[in-house]
Amino acid sequence: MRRMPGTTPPPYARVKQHLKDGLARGTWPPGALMPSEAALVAQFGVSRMTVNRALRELQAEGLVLRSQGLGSFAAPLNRVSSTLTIRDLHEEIEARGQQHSARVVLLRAEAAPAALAERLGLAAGQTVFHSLIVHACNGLPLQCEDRYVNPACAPGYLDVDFSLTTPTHYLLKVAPLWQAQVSIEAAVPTAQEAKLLGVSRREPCLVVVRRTESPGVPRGVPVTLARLVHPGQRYTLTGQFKP
Amino acid sequence: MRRMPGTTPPPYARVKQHLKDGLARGTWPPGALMPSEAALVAQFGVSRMTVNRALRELQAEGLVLRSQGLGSFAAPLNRVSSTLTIRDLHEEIEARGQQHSARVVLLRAEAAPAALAERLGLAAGQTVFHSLIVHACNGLPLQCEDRYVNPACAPGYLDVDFSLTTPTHYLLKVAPLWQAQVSIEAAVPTAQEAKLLGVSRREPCLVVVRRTESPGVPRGVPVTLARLVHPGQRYTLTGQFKP
DNA sequence: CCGATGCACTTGTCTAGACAGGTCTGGCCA
DNA sequence: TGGCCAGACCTGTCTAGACAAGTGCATCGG
Repeated sequence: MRRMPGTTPPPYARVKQHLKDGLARGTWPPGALMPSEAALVAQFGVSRMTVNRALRELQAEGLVLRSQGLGSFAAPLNRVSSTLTIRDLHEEIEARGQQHSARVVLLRAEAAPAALAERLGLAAGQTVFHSLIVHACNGLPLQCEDRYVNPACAPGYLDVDFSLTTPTHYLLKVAPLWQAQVSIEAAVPTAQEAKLLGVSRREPCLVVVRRTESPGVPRGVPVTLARLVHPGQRYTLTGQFKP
Repeated sequence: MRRMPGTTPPPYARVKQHLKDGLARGTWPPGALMPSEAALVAQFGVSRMTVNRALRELQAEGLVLRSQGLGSFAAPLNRVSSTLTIRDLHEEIEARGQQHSARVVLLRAEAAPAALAERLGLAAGQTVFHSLIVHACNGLPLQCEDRYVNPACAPGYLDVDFSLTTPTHYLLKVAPLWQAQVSIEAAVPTAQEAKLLGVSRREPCLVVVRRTESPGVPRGVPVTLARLVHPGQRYTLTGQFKP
């Protein structure tokens, strides 16, 4: 098993790469039956666990479908999908070595109007925490973050200095993230948002709505509801997809 | 190893769940050292391979960082990210049991203007294939797909009936997908797009630009360049994130 | 005092064999 | 002919032990 650094990859990786290559080259078109573990064991002269690991990882990556008693199949419909990662704006800016700044426009407790209370799983009129923060990169406003927080989940929310940390970070520390839903749409900003971002009311904006649930609260009840508005001309979400 | 259906999960899954629970509960705060494989072997009375699989999968899911000689650590909370899957519109509509229809507005070979030629890795003035298709769901236009294709990669592109299949599907069959880049922004449609989609020129739209590379062409040279325009009020991208 | 060395502990990987249980096929028997 | 059953073949999972190699600490020798 001795391997010089940077020369031979470990056996399971060689098997995996061999299968990956075949899939990319069309040796096994989508839906086709691929070699069985036993066949690969014979072909590569390794043990079954090694081959199994290669196949299991390919399955986890969505390239292969396996089913007991039948065999392994090349995944059909080569996944006409891309995955896009939405990162925290603060991180994204810092990662590029730029200057992130946040202006806290509003941070207070409010009585929740009926519609909002329902979405947060509270009774109408109960208090919710509300923050409105404008994030800027090198002084240029990039995001308007309008957020409602369930006070039961983050009692100290109002005392945090959000020019130093972001609500996302704080909430993650307080309530371990369990599940989040995201939706993205294009819309025009509200009058207030337009003003805060310094754009025209007609400027198309990317609106990301994020709804986060946590194990501390009942299923389906979000910890926080955030509306992130980005000026369309200044901000673009990007993603990559590799087979 | 006998297990009644739906009762006891396999050992590796029990170990994995135990660690996952601890991470969610804060037993090992971000960055903390987690139990070693040997410790888990002793605790659960299973073999090391079993524990190793649990930890390896947690690492693949980004919940755990492992390093040889040091140990396994709870992942720092960096992952403030959601993944979003962008599916083919045709699939998405059919999956919901609705009616997909496509109108081919344009399908022809053109001489590439300099800017486009460069982005496709061709010489200025070389022919490219150009298609413009409006996709509708139950008769309502949802997407305007403006696409340029490198003719070398898909010689038969002009002969395909795109009211029956989508360019994405056809291209995937012809050239196995290797890598794709996606960007999403908000913008107003062009005059033509507005007309085709039946919306106002001021309607904010979600614009997805997808750039696909394939092994058949040199690295960095795309097979196809697509601009997908969705009316903001009618179409929303959604995604989920689970730890 | 300082550097080198060895040891303990950790993860990374592989092996050979085993049993469980799903799926399909062909042959046997009524 | 029709139904049933035994194998063949597949993946799913586990075991016990092994060697490799990275890390950090304690100890020993100069």
